[in-house]
Amino acid sequence: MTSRNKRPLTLRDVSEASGVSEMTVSRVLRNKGDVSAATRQKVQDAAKRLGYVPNKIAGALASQRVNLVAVIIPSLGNMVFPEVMAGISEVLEDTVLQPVVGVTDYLPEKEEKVLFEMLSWRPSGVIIAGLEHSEASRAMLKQAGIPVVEIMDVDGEPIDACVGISHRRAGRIMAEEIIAAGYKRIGFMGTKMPLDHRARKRFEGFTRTLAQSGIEIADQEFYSGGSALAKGREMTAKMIERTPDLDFLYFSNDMIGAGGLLYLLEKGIDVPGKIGLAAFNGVELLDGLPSQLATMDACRREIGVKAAQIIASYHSGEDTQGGKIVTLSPKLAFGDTLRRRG
Amino acid sequence: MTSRNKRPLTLRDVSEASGVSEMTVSRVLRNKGDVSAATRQKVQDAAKRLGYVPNKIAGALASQRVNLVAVIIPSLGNMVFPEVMAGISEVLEDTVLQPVVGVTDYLPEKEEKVLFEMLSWRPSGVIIAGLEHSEASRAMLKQAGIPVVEIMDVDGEPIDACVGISHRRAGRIMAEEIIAAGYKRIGFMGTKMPLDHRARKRFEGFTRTLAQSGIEIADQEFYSGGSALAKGREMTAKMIERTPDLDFLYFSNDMIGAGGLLYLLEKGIDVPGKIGLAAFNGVELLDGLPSQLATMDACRREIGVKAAQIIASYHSGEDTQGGKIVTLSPKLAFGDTLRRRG
DNA sequence: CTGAAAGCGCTAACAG
DNA sequence: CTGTTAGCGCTTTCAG
Repeated sequence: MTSRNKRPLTLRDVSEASGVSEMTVSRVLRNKGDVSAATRQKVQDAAKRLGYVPNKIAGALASQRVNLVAVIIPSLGNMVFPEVMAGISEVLEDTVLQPVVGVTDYLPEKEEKVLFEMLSWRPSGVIIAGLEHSEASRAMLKQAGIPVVEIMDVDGEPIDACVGISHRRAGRIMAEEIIAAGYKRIGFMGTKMPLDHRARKRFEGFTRTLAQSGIEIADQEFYSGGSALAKGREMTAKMIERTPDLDFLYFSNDMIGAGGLLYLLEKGIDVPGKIGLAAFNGVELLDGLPSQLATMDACRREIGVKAAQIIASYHSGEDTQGGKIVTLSPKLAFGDTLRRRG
Repeated sequence: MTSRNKRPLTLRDVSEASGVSEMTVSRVLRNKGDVSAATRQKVQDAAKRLGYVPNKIAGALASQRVNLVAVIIPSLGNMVFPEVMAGISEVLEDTVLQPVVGVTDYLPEKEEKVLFEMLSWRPSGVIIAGLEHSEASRAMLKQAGIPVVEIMDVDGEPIDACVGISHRRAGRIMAEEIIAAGYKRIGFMGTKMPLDHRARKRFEGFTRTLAQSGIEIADQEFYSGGSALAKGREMTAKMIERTPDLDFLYFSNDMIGAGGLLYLLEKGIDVPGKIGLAAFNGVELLDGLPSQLATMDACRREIGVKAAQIIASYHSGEDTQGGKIVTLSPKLAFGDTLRRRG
């Protein structure tokens, strides 16, 4: 086994091993300033031979520069945030910046704790999901003196910059299409997550728009935990038994929507003839289903890209003003489960 | 917007604001050493009022202690690593340690880079997926002087500690069951991923065992990119057309397996009568499918838990020896798609 | 219980 | 091109 408990090597060790001053060693290792090819070689050899790994802690303290970007998200479990992460990584890979992820589990207290921990490492920027944060969290973010990009949602007051979609509008658009297609008896299924503000806003936009056409949600059901696919299946079964005259089901996420779709298909129920379906998110998974679920793309990757670009451009000295708000437009995919308007 | 470009507060600011020495402020903020209730209060008030966030960089440099655990995994995209992460977080949450994730995309060069970056922050431990690493990576890990736990796999030579399952054995067990159930014409589908060593080992264990019974893979197909569910569907369609006498399909992961299952069900093909199916991983998703795919659980959460426990117990002073190897046993679930032996 | 001094390992800013 | 001198903001250690 490896011997735990060894003193890590320092610049000084490399300096002694190569017979070059610490300062010059530092220059070589950072590719900073002019160093003769000969010394450069000596230093690199020594560093490699010893297996020297620079101490970023000391470096960061001395230079007052930390090339880390804090990314704070509610969960890694549902495929939406990994896609945002992919967008972030993609753009940060071309810079010196590195993302560091913190997970909040949709808990404000945990968000506060994670944020505090991350800020105490003095990152160069923060990308954080949502616009709803505790007072303490907002205060920390304001105090931090670094660019802050709130992502996913634009319905609210950003602290600094903001990239996302309007979930209220997403809910509204979906409702409009459903109404336009002539559906009238609509059931809703979603998560039992009072703290998922984006799901809540979609629901609000949805119900409000229905109400304007005099339609009210005919039935609804909420779940928590477990396999979303299985839950979608169960909830759908329960709901169409309880309220047999439903002609449309709106799901708050694609996974439960897929479960519902599979169930209806299995029962031989005519979709979208007898009953229409729609969900939200546009997860890639859906491509493999027997029929295409209507859904709305939340622009996840793009959100990650834009957010990272804001941080990167600030870091590189451009865009010193901040406060930018980027509103993306989710795209509606009718798929096979939502009739076109008319 | 928030004013970017502010000097962050220091201990000294809190010290001045509270009229207490820096040292005592530090003691209060870390809950270390005895401080009178009165001064404690003064300090806490000042810190809160100013919105002071301690600088961990300086703290870590001074104390030579960093409560970070580097977790290095190939990808966040397939649900297996988020589950490992959940296990890790669960146990680290009861300690002062914090996980920090790095993603390698199954690329050895990227692994090397990520590892170097993370080690340069001098973490208290490393949890890294797989037993295959570049020479440079192995050297760094050995030099680091901290506990290293390689996870997921136990077929190989660990650097230090190791927690996982034997993928060769997993492949063998599956092959044995398939043979015992009387299947003879077996097709294989998997990822086109020469660098996914665990998938490769399962395949090796699988084919080797079949060979011992004089059976050879009758057809095989590999994919990369795209929606795994859709790919499973496509590959299955293609394969049963190309090799119509297949009586079993073994998929290297559950997502493509689910795609295959949905396809066969849709075509009205008798599963497992005419054709049996099995996959690998036991993702929760499968619960919602119309019929249960035979699969093998990779003990992901448990792997995360055990790995984190090893790091934590070393950090807290117990278990100073290292080199522990924990072999977990994957559980076979027959589901509805694999006949029992006999 | 509280404070003063001395670094942690590195880099900015100057000198040569 | 190379070296020297001061810290970065905190904690350790040792005195009160």
